Amino acid sequence: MFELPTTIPIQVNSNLYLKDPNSSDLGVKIVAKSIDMINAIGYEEFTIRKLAQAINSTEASVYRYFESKQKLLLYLISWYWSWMEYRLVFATTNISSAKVKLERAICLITDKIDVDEKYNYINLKKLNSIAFTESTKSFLHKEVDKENKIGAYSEYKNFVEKVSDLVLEFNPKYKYPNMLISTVIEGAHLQHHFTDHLPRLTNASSNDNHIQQFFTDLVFKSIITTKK
Amino acid sequence: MFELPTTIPIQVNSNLYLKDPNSSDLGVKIVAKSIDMINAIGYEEFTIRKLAQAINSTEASVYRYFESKQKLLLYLISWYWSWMEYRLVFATTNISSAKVKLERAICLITDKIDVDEKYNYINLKKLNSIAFTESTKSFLHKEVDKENKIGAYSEYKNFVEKVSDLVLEFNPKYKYPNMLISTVIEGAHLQHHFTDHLPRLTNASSNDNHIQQFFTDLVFKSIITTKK
DNA sequence: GCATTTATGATAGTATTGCTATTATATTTG
DNA sequence: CAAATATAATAGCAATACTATCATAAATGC
Repeated sequence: MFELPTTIPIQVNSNLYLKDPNSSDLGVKIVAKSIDMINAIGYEEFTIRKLAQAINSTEASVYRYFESKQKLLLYLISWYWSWMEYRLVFATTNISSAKVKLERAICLITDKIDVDEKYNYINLKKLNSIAFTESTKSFLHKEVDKENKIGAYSEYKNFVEKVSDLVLEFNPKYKYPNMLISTVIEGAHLQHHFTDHLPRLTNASSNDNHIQQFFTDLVFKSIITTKK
Repeated sequence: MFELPTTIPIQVNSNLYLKDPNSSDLGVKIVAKSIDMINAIGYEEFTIRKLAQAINSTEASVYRYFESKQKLLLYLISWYWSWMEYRLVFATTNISSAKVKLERAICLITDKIDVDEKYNYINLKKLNSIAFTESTKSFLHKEVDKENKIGAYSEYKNFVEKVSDLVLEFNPKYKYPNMLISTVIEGAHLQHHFTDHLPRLTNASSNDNHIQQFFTDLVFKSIITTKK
């Protein structure tokens, strides 16, 4: 894969934290360990108390960085999309073909990370896994409008917008670029989950790359210009 | 829409309840009121205590019907898919064209119910709304395998299978019918949510039927046989 | 019509959760 | 070396999911 220069920081909307976790050891531990734990036990079972114990700190200290468990999740997901946007730029610069750029974007979206790489202290494989299974929980609830107002989903929306632009570059007349890309993103996440747990809902297995093939096929067949 | 004979019961896997809610007044009240409440305040804010108070009963009594809040949700979602399968049969019987059958199935999947109709005591509009926003919560957690074992998702899988069969009837060589249909189902749910709350992720608005059009277009372009 | 089963209500309780408040103690900074 | 800041320690609160116990009402069988 790509070697990202780890000096360039991934930006996350500052409304999602009370105190920047990058600014201290404790902040770093909170983020790193929460990724470990959410990945291991899932968002529902994950608690701030368990997190605090795991890093030899206290609940009160964690709450000085993140005002709620939900905000911590939003922070992680936002970080993920910010990083994905970064990867997208790397995967598409200096490439002229709109088709190739879009193909690469779809791979980025649909492939699970299977190497245990890190970006600074962030375990990317685990964060990727969290994004796949927990990200819908960041917007499928009654607080979505309130959180949207403070910009909690901007990184996600920016990413969708950028890939949608690639769709329009390929076919400027296609009517539903954003729907298509958000469908591919959320669909790919779910298909991975189904492959692991509800295989009757898929036609993929964990040792092929049918999910990537399916969505690539889906996108290009949808946006290709056909003469009538 | 169709007039369904309300005498034919919708079957739900009996592992999802301790005591059949159809067998008593209290059971009926539990199910009817939980649909009202989950629709109104969302699954997270919904509690068994609030439900019990709303129907002038007690928590302990509710727990005699459903062993957990999660099982109650699974019951509602299963009921929904059982009902959807029923609607699918009605929408496709006596129709010979595979294309028309599939078109009708996609409408069934992608359209939100906007008439306040009931099936016995079940408010279908509200249940439909719950299925759209809460159903991923029934399988996106660490207990999914355990619940799958007791058949919690059979109605969902059966429905997907039936629509996938229509895909294969249209094009027997298409490789990913189940992935396509589960993607359309979950994708349509999300697109409706995005339309209402995160419109930058869509190209639809609440007063058009772009979601239906988008997914119909997506499906047929994906499965159409083209000569090379 | 009476005994017995069954369904519900009333009440209480447990462990855990998300989150807050207060105070003490380190550590950094000026 | 004083003052500001960050963290830990401890306690607590209201709410949650869920359980246990017992009393009472209603339905059922004979």
